[in-house]
Amino acid sequence: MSECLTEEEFLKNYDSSIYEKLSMTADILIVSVSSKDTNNYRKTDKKMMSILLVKRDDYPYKDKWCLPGGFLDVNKETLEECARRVLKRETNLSNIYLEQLYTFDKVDRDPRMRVVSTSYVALIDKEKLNQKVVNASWFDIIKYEEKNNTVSLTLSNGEEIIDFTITKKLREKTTDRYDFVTKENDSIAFDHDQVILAGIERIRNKVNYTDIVFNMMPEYFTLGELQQVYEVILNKKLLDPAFRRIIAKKTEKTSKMKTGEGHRPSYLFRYKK
Amino acid sequence: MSECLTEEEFLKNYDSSIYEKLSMTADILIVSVSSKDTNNYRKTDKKMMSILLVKRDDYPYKDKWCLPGGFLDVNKETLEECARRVLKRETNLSNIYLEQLYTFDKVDRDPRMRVVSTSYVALIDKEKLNQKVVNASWFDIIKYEEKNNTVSLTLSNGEEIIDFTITKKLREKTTDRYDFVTKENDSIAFDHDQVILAGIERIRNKVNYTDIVFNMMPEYFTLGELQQVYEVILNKKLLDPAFRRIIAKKTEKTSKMKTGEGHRPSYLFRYKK
DNA sequence: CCAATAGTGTCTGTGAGACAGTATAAG
DNA sequence: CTTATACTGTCTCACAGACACTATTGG
Repeated sequence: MSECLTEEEFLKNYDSSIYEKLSMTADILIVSVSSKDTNNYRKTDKKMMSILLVKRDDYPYKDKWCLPGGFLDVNKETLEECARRVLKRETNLSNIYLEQLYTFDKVDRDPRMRVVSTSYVALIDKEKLNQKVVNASWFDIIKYEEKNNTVSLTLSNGEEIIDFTITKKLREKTTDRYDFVTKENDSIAFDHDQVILAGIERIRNKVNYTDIVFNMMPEYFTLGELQQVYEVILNKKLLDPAFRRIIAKKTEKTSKMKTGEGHRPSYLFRYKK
Repeated sequence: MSECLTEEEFLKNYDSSIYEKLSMTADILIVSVSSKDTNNYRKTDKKMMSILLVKRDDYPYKDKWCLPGGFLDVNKETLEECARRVLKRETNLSNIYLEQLYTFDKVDRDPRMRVVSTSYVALIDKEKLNQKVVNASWFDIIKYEEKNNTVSLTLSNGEEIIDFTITKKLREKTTDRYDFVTKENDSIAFDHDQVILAGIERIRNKVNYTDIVFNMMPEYFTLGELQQVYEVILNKKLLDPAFRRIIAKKTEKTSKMKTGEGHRPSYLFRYKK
């Protein structure tokens, strides 16, 4: 290219077709917390993380489940705007917590053509859903097990059960970074099983040093409920006094109470920035 | 699309041109630590973070500095492979710590056409450089100042000084996430000023709960040197006893010593996984 | 009364922050 | 002897982990 063009001339003559091109998608892991009734009037509902999956009705991966997503409109929108557009379409929600997760780009991840996908994590409070999701289904994470760097996940939407297993392969030169390698996966399309795992790990890592949980909580909640959400994200039991000490700074007690649960009522709290 | 095709037929007939396409690049923030001699035989060298920048010799952003990067070869490589190819070209190094940072995708970030860039952070030990970098220059971070969510950075390669200022705009719905907005930047091309800041923040956040520093250290080092690297990354002084307590688990003392520094010699240590 | 959760008091151990002190090389 | 860094001892304070205890509801 000539050195003596002005910038304006240069841009006018620029032929953008000299570089090979590809398509991009934004895929969203929409995460929420759901409750399952225990058949005991005294016991509180069991809480689980749940994610929204869409059933594919076309090749490739026909009839498999995948994350909601869409192709990037190259001339108009950013990937985040694309993700918000999909979020609006699937849940009719806007103004939602959304964070970029990771860009997945294996050459053959989509058999049609080269597609690079930037994934996002959205956190929502399911109670805010003002419509039934169309053509999609909420899956609860009913099992999450990790041993020897191998993670097994089991999801259920009440009718269907989905299982997959991913091995975390340690990277050279580090002691704390992994590549994901899918070991078993019959039901999830593309590499979305890996996106799901990456998203869960992201949430788990951030839950202790940020306030992201409150994006999954209603305005008023009991400390017991909040603790359950932490426990389900961290996949372990917490001790009451320790939890209350830590959370005290982030919450404020209201005068409202939650009653009728078959045991001592509890105060409702609210998020305090 | 017809429902009665087999998957094979579907893929054969698939016309990938129905989606608009774009180009992608991988840009790398190559980070290292450099030492500057103090004019005092007793005092130890001053350590600084330094990054590798390339001078653009074409439009757009002619004569401005930018991160090493390259267009993705759509048919062959992943973004990380692309990044490693660039890394090899610029530094002749392979087998380097490399981690995906963030995907930058503002619609007008490249005036030629829509280009989405996935950025990577590479950490290297400058002593391992076996060749002079071509067409590129190491810039030391000689000033890093943050107040009121505004970060000012000053870089220098010995001849040229680069300044830029970025405001971190708090996101709705969170207390801990920011969008970067460039306030002043005359010398860095594209949005690479924001990539640099995001990279530095990533390293700073990870340095306390991972072992990434050792990627920037030679095999043998004194605890004083190691502490200086932590201090320069965290941009604050650390207390000796506390630092040594924490680092003890990650290092092992060797019988070697570093002498001739005008003061008490120190043992050389080595990374212990 | 029972079962279940709500909520608090307090002991203990760990570990970071802080400061003071000793050790040892080069010039 | 001075200067600068190397390295250690120890006190304090904050805070997480652990356990025990009291409170209060619906049935």
